[in-house]
Amino acid sequence: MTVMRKPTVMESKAFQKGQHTKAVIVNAALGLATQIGLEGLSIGALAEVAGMSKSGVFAHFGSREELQLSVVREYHALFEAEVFLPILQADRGLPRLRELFANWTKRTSAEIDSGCLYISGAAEFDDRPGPVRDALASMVKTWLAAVHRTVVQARDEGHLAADMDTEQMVFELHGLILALQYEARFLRSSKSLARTAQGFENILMRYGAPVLSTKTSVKKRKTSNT
Amino acid sequence: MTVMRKPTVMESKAFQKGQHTKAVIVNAALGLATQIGLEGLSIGALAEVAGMSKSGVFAHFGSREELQLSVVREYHALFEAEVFLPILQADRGLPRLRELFANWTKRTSAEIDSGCLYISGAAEFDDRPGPVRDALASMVKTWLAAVHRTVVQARDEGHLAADMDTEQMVFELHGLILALQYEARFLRSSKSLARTAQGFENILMRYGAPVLSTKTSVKKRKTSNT
DNA sequence: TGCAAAATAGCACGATCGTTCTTTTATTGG
DNA sequence: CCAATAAAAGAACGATCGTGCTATTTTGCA
Repeated sequence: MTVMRKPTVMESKAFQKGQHTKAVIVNAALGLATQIGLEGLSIGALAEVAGMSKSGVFAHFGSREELQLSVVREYHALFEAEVFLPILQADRGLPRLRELFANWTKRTSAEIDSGCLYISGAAEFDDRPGPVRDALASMVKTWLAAVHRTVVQARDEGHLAADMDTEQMVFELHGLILALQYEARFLRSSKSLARTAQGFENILMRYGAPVLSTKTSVKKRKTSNT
Repeated sequence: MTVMRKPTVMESKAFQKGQHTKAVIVNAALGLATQIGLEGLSIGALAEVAGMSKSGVFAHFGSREELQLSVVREYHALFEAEVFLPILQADRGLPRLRELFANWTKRTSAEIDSGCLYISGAAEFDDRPGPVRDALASMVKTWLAAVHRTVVQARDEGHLAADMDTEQMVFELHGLILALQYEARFLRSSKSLARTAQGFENILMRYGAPVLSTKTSVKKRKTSNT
C-alpha cells in the first residue's frame, strides 16, 4: 500500500516505523475485539492497552470504521494462515476435509482465549449495514466457498457419495462449528468439543464416507449409475 | 419489589399505571435490543423511541443492568409462550419434536425482524461476566433441557432408536438453528430455511426416525437387542 | 549533523453515556 | 375534591466517545 508514482524522497526501505506500530496496534485491537466485540472496541481503550495516546492511535486509521476494517482484515489473514493454508498439505479429498474441519474446530473452540470474530461479528453486524458488515460477510463467504470446494473435491475423489448435496453438507458443518462456539464459550460445556467431533463423523457417515474404524482399503467406488 | 410490610394506603389494585408503562418500555427495549444488541441498548435511545424522558425511563429500573435483565426476562417469557407452550398440544414423541423444531425455526429465522436474543446475547456476553450473562445462560439451558426432554420422550415412545445419544442430537439440532440464524440473517442466504429443514430430516434419519415419505405403518419397533 | 517528513502527543470540541438529584405532573383512594 | 403518593420530567454531574486541530518528538536520508 501507499504506492506513489514517483518516490521522490523515500526510496527502497522508506519510512517504515509507522507501519510497524500500526501492525502492533491492529494486533492489540484484534485481541480487544475478540473479547468485547468489534462494536465495543474504543480508541481510548485501545490506546491505553497499546501504551500510546488516543490521537497517536487514531492517526493510523483516520476513523473508527477504518480501524474496525483493519481488524477484520487482520483476522482474515490470520484465519487463512492458520486454518486454510495448512490443509493444502493434506491429501486432496477426505483427508484434507478432515484436516480442514480439525483446524476450523481448533480455531473456533479457541482453546484459551479469543473466539471467532466471524461469529461474534455476524451477531453484531447482522442488522448494521456498512463497510464493516460487507467486509465480514465477504470474507466469511470466501471461507465457506473454500469449505465447499474441499467437499466437492472429496466427493469427486470418490470419498463421498457421488449424488450428495455438497452445499447441504457445508451448511451442516457450519452448524456444528457454531454450536461448538456457542456451547463451549457461552454455556461453558466441556463436552462440546467431543460433540462436535461426533457430529462430524455423523455427517461424514450420512454423506457416504467410509467409517473411521474400517481399515480395510477404504477406496470408495464412484456410484456412477446415471 | 417495593413491598411494604403494611399496605397502609395502597390496597388491592394499588397504583398500577407505572407497571403498564414499564411493560411498554420493556417491549420497546426488546425491539431495540434485538436490533442493536443488549450492550448497544442505551437509555437515551430507548427514551426517545418510547416517547418519554431519560430519567422517566430510568426510574423504572434503577440501573442499566436491571433494564437489560428485564429485557432478557421478557424475551424468555415470549419465547416460552411462542415456541414451547404450543408444542404441548402436539402428540408426545416425534410429532411434538417436529412441532418443537418447526416453532424454533420460525422464531429464529425471524421471518421479518428481530432475530434470536439467545444467540446475539451469547455472542455479546460470552466474555462478559455478570448477572445478565448468568440470566441468559440459565434461560438457554432451561430451553435446551426442554428440547432434550422432548427428544427423550420421542425415543421412549419408540420413535427414535433406543440406544441413541439424546444429548448429541440436541447439540446437532442446536447447530442447525445457529446455522440458520447465521446464514439467513447475516449472509442473507435465501436457501437456509430449506437447508435447516433438510438437516432436521437428516438428523431424524440418523437417529432412527421413520422416513417422511414412507406412509406404510411407521410404527417403529424398539431395537431391543442388548 | 542537519533537515524534511513522518509519527506521535496534547488539547479541546460536541455528543452521548449512566446516574443522581430536585421539581413538576398524574393518579389513586378516601 | 383532596391530600398522599406514585410517575414522569428536568437539569446537571463526571466520564467516555470519535474526531479535528496544533505542537512536539522521532525517524530516515543527505
